[in-house]
Amino acid sequence: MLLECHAGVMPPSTGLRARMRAELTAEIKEEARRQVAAEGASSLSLRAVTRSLGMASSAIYRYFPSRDDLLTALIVDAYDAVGQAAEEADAACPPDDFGGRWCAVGQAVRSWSIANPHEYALVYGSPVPGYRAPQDTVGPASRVTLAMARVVDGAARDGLLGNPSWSPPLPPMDGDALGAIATLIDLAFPNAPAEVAVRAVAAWTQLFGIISFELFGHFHNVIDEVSPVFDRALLEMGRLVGFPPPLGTAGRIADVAPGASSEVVPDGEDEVWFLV
Amino acid sequence: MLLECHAGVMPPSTGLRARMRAELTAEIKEEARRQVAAEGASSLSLRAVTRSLGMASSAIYRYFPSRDDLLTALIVDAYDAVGQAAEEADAACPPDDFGGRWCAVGQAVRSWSIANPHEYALVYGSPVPGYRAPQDTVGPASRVTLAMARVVDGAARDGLLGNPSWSPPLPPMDGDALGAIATLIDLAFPNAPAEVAVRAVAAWTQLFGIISFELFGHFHNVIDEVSPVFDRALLEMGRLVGFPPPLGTAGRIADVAPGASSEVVPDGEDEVWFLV
DNA sequence: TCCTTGTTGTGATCACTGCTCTCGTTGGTG
DNA sequence: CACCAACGAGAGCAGTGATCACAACAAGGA
Repeated sequence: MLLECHAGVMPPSTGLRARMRAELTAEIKEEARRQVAAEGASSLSLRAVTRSLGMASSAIYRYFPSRDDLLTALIVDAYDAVGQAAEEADAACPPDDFGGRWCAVGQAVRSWSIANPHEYALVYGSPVPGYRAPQDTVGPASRVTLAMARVVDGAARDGLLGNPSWSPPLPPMDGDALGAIATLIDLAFPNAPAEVAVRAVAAWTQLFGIISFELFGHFHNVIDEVSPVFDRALLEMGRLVGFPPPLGTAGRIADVAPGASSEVVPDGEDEVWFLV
Repeated sequence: MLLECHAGVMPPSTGLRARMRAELTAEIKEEARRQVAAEGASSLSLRAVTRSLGMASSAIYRYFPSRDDLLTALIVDAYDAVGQAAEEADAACPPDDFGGRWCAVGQAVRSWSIANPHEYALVYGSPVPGYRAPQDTVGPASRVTLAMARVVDGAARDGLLGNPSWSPPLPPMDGDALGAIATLIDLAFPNAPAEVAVRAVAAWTQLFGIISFELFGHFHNVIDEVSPVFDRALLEMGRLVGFPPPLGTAGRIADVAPGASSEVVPDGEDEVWFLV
């Protein structure tokens, strides 16, 4: 199988040939990424890549056995990039500021997506290669999800989550629902109750839903500046999951003037949420 | 501009030729839709369409001046289909059961999406034709959004919404945020306060976020049965928007057993939410 | 050192695509 | 009837992904 050539079963020796191969593979991916960033995945052309690198059009098949394999490599890199952005944003927060970590991860994902819209579309838009994600994408794909899950599960482990006391009751989940998310809880939320895991999934998919709407033009001529809407949605969803309010950079008490707002004055709740 | 040919500037007479033209246009779209449903939009081939219809490959350009125009026509049809599904589900509910209407619309959208995954991807995945949606798609695209907005705005008009009394305070939205959604409120939520409009956007994008994750394989090997998760997320988001609980088909009182659940027992709230 | 082996780059080639052009044919209209 | 615009068919162009045989060459063992 030719795929093994670039998938790790390389000759163990670090000879001249192996180094040249690694270098050219990187150059091909770099040029392909440039084309995807410029024109989108659907107009990525292997021949154009080889032209830019000054090689014969058939030579590229020594490195990537098909166009889909090259795209898969780009997908893996994109997953890794967004995962790294999320992890770094998380690591920059105080570990016990779970609300702040949630917002930081969400905003890091959105920032990366806006900076790399075509790579976002490659990964979270319609799957371009034959509808079936290769196995080697699941690891990098899990990275960003696990970054979020660590925040939720950490808060749950510390007893800061659970059903928010202000929330009216939903019925307990039945057996079907519990079974449906059993492996999810096993993999990502071992310390969280099932209801929290479902809210986390809702919040997480909400994040990608609003980013997709923004990047794919569904807000065109309707919401011109998405940032404040996104920030507030991120806070609302974090609150739904049950996070304590984020500390914020300055830790300032919110300048809430309930009378001037259209919000209903809360009944005897002293916990105050405010924008970061 | 050739686009006028199929865009309405047809000879006013309803002669034999015009009827043939309309018939063939419909046949082309039907065959193209069949191909998209089978293989996805990226592998839609004009020549394959013409082959299936037994015509010369060049003849199709008399009806659609380019591949993108054919795809745009399919996009318009898909928008109309999902919009119609949402409207019909809404119309089947009692007009004052806003919680039930919200859930019905959401489930209708998901059902249509699962039944037509490639058409969903065509519309809500990465935009395939050159990143810029033609103007004639915005009308059909608004249809499903307005169906949802009517539910939210109707509930707000009847005074059933607003900030839920159980919700801890978020600060009022500042000028930037209010300006960002001014046109949105104008177009879709004239009777709703800004905070409700933002929650509606969050809930709406959450719906498409979870559907996209399901259809595009991001739940693969993590959540095998999405239905119960989706149903519960729909309820949670409807509650976040502020809808009263859905009446349900039987109107039965929920068989809630708080002790057996991992939910925290609510403090003195008598309103009960339950699954439809 | 030589010789075998496996990897690499090249050009030709195939099947296919979107799209354009020309050239007869035909339906609708004056 | 005569004219014209719309139509269908076919050839052709430029471009694509992919395969093949062939030549050049590095790597490693005898």
